[in-house]
Amino acid sequence: MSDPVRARSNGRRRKEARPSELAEAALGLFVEKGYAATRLDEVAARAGVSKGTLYLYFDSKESLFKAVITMGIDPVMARGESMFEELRDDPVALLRALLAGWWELVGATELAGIPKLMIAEARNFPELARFYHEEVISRGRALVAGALELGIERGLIRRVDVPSAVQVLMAPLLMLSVWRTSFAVCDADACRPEKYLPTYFDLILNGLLVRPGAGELP
Amino acid sequence: MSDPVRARSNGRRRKEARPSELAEAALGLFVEKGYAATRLDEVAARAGVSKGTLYLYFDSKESLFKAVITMGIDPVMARGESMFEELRDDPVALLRALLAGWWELVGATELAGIPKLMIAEARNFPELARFYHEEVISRGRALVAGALELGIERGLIRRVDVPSAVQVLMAPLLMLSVWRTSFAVCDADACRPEKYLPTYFDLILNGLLVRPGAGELP
DNA sequence: CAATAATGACTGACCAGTCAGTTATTATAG
DNA sequence: CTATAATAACTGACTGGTCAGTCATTATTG
Repeated sequence: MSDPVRARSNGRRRKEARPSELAEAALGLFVEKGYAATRLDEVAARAGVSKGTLYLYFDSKESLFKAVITMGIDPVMARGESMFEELRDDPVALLRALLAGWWELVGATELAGIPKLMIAEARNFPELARFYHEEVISRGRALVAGALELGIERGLIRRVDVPSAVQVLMAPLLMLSVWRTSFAVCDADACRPEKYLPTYFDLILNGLLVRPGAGELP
Repeated sequence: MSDPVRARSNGRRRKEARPSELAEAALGLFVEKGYAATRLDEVAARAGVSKGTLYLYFDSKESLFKAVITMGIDPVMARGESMFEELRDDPVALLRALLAGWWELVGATELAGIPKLMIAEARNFPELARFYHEEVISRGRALVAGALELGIERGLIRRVDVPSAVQVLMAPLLMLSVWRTSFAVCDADACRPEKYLPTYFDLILNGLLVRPGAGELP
């Protein structure tokens, strides 16, 4: 086949670009309206093609959905894993970098809709949920857990229960990205990361960092 | 009319009980499959009646949805507001009581599905989202914010940005209840409140309680 | 003029909402 | 205490619209 990587950007034939254009359009609509309520005609229209074209690149609505979820996972994971190696001698900075990096690479991008979408549809697509759990959630948690464990080893972080602490730590970030894709319209104030993130890091770190007179509950 | 409040419990005619039975069945299915993917035939079947009966009590699928969301709000709010009055002289205990109370009254009950449902459908039902935001979210936040402010006034809680701290504090609880209604099957470990909640309170409080040598980030 | 890309009218299944009819309960009459 | 009428609760077959998925046709390109 003659050079398939040409992608003339303004010509009509854009075989190479179509799948990701369609997946991006689908992500937006799935996040906005939900999987079941999204019309494939609308997805195609948003991507500037007809429904027939969509079926040239995806077998079914379900396979489009799977592509939407799968897309963009690898670069994020790779970035996290490289951070881990770079910062393993400063576990607290590593932890901050992982959480802030998640926000930059996911929370602040188009990908932020994926958590909401996956949460909404996990029970309708159990196999996909299992895939996502193994390839994204578990791997992400392992990174944060690793940072906590390094910090605990070196006496920088208090001896917390690591698995549940990881969840507690991720929850505010996930929730913020979920919120921005749902209640943003009637609750714009709640969706200001520049206000939320510093408070988040402050609360989280001052609970995690080992300090002399850490008190118990009254 | 002769006594309409009789409600023979096992006879076939149960006019009084039907709406809540239907709403409960609908909540379960909406949370499980999503609003759009839920069939009214299925809701009716789960409530042990036919679809025709459902339409005796609700005008439309949408009004059923609204009833599902509205149901059970008032008792929860009332409980929160009474807690506030009872415990206003011990703000830290008040904060714990509000958060733990939310878990007991919402997180650990059928109502736990409502956050997920509202998040998934907020953009499809903007008026309902606004209602929910005003009547539930804002009022709930006001309670937690009040507890924080009392604690700050009395020097028991650090001077954090209250609005964003409230969100950060609620996020792990909301996330846990959302998780239990979505990824529970493939991630049962993550859904153990007996493990998660103590870690949550530990992390949260040790970040909030004023302590002598509270350090800044490195 | 191939070969490949794209189209949009079409179809068959599905489902929200309706309504004429059925069954149970209560009231009234004989 | 039947028999009959009146009412209230409920049913499920039906309809009209919607939408995922198909395919014969048209457009574009080399």
